[in-house]
Amino acid sequence: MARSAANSDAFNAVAEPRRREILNYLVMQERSVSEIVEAMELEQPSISKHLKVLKGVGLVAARRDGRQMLYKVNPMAIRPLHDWTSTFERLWKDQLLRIKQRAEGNNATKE
Amino acid sequence: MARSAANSDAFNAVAEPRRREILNYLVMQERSVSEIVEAMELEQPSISKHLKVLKGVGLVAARRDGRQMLYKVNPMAIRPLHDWTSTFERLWKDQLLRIKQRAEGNNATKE
DNA sequence: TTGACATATTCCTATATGGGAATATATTGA
DNA sequence: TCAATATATTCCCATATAGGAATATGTCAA
Repeated sequence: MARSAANSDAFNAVAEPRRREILNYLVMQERSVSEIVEAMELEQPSISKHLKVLKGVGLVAARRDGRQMLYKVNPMAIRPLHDWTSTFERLWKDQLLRIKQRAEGNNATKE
Repeated sequence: MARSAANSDAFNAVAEPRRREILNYLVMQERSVSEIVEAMELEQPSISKHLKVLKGVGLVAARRDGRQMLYKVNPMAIRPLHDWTSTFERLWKDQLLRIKQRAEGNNATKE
């Protein structure tokens, strides 16, 4: 079996670095395809293909404005990723706390 | 060019659903490979391969205990994912707020 | 040393890319 | 209708899987 398709879910879609770059760029505001092409060093067809994947999983929304297509982030689609990573938040906070406590202990007792 | 390797970074590693399942399972506590195999419906070699990828990007750590290998999550490695998704948090909160305000507006003015 | 248990690795194959090149489609203005 | 602009799609290929099967490696107990 091959890897799951990039357009199967948001996790797969954002695995591709260029697609994360596009999302980062769209955080600021809605942009046309040509603006995205200019901002990134990548051919227009590649950008369009990445946008198709992002749209396929709902990470961006598009609307036509004359000859242009304007894309914007759909932030809600990122929440599942955020929520999933948050389930580990307690763990890394505990880990940081232990590291800090150990450091303080070392200073005090020179153990 | 093909897709970037699964062991290139945490984003690619967690794109695979089975690997997320493994991480979810390891949130509770450290586990041996056979425990993971039992918990998931997947052959042992596949589990070992997934664990290798996860270890490769630092998402899990392993230690030997007799014949067993015990794996645990390294939560710090998930922080980059969390941080990246957090950059969109303001956006979806604004979006939720607008939705809420619109709903309230409708109730009040029946617009 | 040997047998058994626990994991890891190798080999194989179907599948899904991601980007470049070429081409198709959509929309506007004359 | 036609040319020009803006995007999208198709074709092609090198690459990287993910899982199954078979096998290798590591560790302990007798």
